[in-house]
Amino acid sequence: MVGFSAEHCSVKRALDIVGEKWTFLVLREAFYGARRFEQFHERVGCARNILSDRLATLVGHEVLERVPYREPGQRERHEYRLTEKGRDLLTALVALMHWGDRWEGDEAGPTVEVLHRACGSPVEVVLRCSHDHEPLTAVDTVPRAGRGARQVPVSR
Amino acid sequence: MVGFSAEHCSVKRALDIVGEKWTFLVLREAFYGARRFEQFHERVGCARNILSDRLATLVGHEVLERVPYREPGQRERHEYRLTEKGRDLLTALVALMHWGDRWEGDEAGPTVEVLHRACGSPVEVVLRCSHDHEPLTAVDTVPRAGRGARQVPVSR
DNA sequence: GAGGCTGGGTTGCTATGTCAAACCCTGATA
DNA sequence: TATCAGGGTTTGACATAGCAACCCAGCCTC
Repeated sequence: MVGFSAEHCSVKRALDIVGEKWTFLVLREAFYGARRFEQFHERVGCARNILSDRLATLVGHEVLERVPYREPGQRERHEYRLTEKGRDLLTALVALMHWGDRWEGDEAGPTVEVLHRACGSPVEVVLRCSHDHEPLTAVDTVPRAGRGARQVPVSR
Repeated sequence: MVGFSAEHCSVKRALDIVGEKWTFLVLREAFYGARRFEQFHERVGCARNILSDRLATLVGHEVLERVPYREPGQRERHEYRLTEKGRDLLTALVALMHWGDRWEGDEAGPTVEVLHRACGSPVEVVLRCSHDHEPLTAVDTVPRAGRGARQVPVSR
């Protein structure tokens, strides 16, 4: 049997950026509106040095950008804002959140819901076929080596 | 201003299970068809003790199940299969994969594509409004505290 | 102009997690 | 009886995380 090496696949590349401990929680807070170091620190609850490191990594990969701002009577400071690349992670974040709600949820219900800004209805994440646009589950799908894959022999 | 504490939100709970280093790569291989310890070890590329630990954690949280099997002329062994709860993570996995493809992709193209088993078209993940089912992006959404949230004062 | 406050970090020490390689255990086969 | 393969566990060196204490620049007050 010939399978494919997924050694350096996009999942790995994505995780190299957002797969470290705390990073996803930092992003969650960014989506919820946090912008300043102290806000992230309070809400994420990780050590300051770790937060500092994670913010720098995210800025380095252009998931966040460091924007200077100045409040009246204050010196110039910086805040962290999601870039387009960062905002594009919302799909993955909500997918994870909904999985958590469904399988590890509190009886009290979800702590946060993500709503459509225009109409207030909850947002959902669906896996669907790009052809007929029908919603799918895992058993309806099959992986295939893509153009960038290297073929490798796989036992059995 | 009053915000909400997301301290123990579903994202955190989900990450407590699948947020450790290597775990998502183990799941990726499970979706691609790996079932046995050696297969995971070869394809994921992490140390054996770490793999052992991650598989045990996933089995403990019922994301994978450990199923005995016996090949002719072999002694009984165990394999790891995705449960319903595990298969339900495909949405998050594909969301992450597509993000990786889009923003960190190889010029050669994606290494793996996930297809609709029935028709062979690529699978996509979309964020959409549960009311009108229109596809959304981050700017179309807004988070709201859910029933399980605790209200906390938030500066600014 | 000395001192204090605040946001935004950095330093240093300890605790925990990761890596790689070696080792072990269990049935099946020779 | 020895050997082999799958499926792990143990060991010891190294890297990362956690926590508390500290720093530092600019602004404000006295």
